[in-house]
Amino acid sequence: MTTTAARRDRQRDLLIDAAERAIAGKGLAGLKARELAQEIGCSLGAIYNLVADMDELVLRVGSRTLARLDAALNAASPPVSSQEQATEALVAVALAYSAFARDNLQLWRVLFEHRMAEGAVVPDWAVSEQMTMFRHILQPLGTLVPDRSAEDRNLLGRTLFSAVHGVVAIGLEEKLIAVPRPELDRQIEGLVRLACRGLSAAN
Amino acid sequence: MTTTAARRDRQRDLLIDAAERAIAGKGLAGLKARELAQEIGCSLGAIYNLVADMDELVLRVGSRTLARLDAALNAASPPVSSQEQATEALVAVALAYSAFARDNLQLWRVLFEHRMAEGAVVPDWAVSEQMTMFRHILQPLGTLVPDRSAEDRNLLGRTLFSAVHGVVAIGLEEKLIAVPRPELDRQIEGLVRLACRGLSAAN
DNA sequence: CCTGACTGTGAACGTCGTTCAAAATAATTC
DNA sequence: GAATTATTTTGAACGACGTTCACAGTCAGG
Repeated sequence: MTTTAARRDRQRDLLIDAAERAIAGKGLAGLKARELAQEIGCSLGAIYNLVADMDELVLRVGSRTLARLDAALNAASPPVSSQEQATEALVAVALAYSAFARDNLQLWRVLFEHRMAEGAVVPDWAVSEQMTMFRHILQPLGTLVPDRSAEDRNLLGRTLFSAVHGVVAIGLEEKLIAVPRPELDRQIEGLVRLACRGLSAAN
Repeated sequence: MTTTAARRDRQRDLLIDAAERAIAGKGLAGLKARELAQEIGCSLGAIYNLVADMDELVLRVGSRTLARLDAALNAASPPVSSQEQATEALVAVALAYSAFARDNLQLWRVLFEHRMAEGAVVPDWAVSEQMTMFRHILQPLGTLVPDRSAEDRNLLGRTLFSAVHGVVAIGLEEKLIAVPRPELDRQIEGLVRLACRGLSAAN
């Protein structure tokens, strides 16, 4: 015997599945309420029993993407104990980030280019999820520059992430000339190594 | 006596003016064909005599934004002749980029987050305009690392730009906690100085 | 089997970009 | 300057979109 609540939860998952596929295949603009309804076999209006609006659906897909990204970065970053290992870990995380973005281009883009509807506010859970991403950077950074304050390291981690993110984002932007993957990876590795060398050389 | 062609050109400029104001004030999503028509005092359909579609209008606004950005970067980067001056120039350009992005937030965002309609291709003039931005980086880079190949310097310039762009983009993203301006500027300056130091120390 | 509270339905609403037949205007020709 | 042809302007109409809602259907508890 399945309660109606459980049924609804299961259909909500189906809905998010369908939305994920739609975005991955056709981008954020390819997400249509009517298509989703048809795909999961319910009426158009029933979607709004599973989800408040399309914004929530996009946020939920984003949540899944973040979880998978977190797993990918986790798999790429072993625990570190020396400065050399810290640098290698940061390089590995950066390259894993790049690989994930390339392999999940449309879903990854949604994380950054989606804007909430006029005046709507991003729910707390969505904001806090974003923070977990920095963990993979802050941990190696702790052994790379252990003498810096936690606040300094937070800012450093944020800057390092942003810099790598920028290289990936513009490298994968087809509006400019596309950069071949090995070239992109070399640039990322160079950037991270440069930063690590500069940071560990006490200054 | 005004020819009809000249009249049309003048109204096209009015249209782009109105579109620019709309985007600057309400973002890309606030750009409505009907509002523009009312603002420049013509019928809805007449817009399509001035512009093929909304995509072209957005591209034309982007073209203006790029021109103003180019001017802002120009004003910030004096000619350089020594390595120290090159570093200072790159820092100045990066900070000018950040300031421009902050002062023209919505217009600047459109440069990167706008996606053409399904299958439509970005016209050549729009692509080539993007390239001019790198000039302000490549020139100082030439005196900073004169021994590198032109191709190397192109890639370096692209990476440096992308890294700074990433820091600005994420720093100005209100989806995460906003970074106060002085903090952001310090991070950018630190990043650029770090890169310049690493680059000039022959490696 | 009845009743009251949910749940699914799809037509309808408002808004969007875009089109197009018709009306208005400009240009050309005699 | 009148007549004719070409061009431009117009705004209603179209199709697609997210969202809503009165109604119909379904299901739990008595």
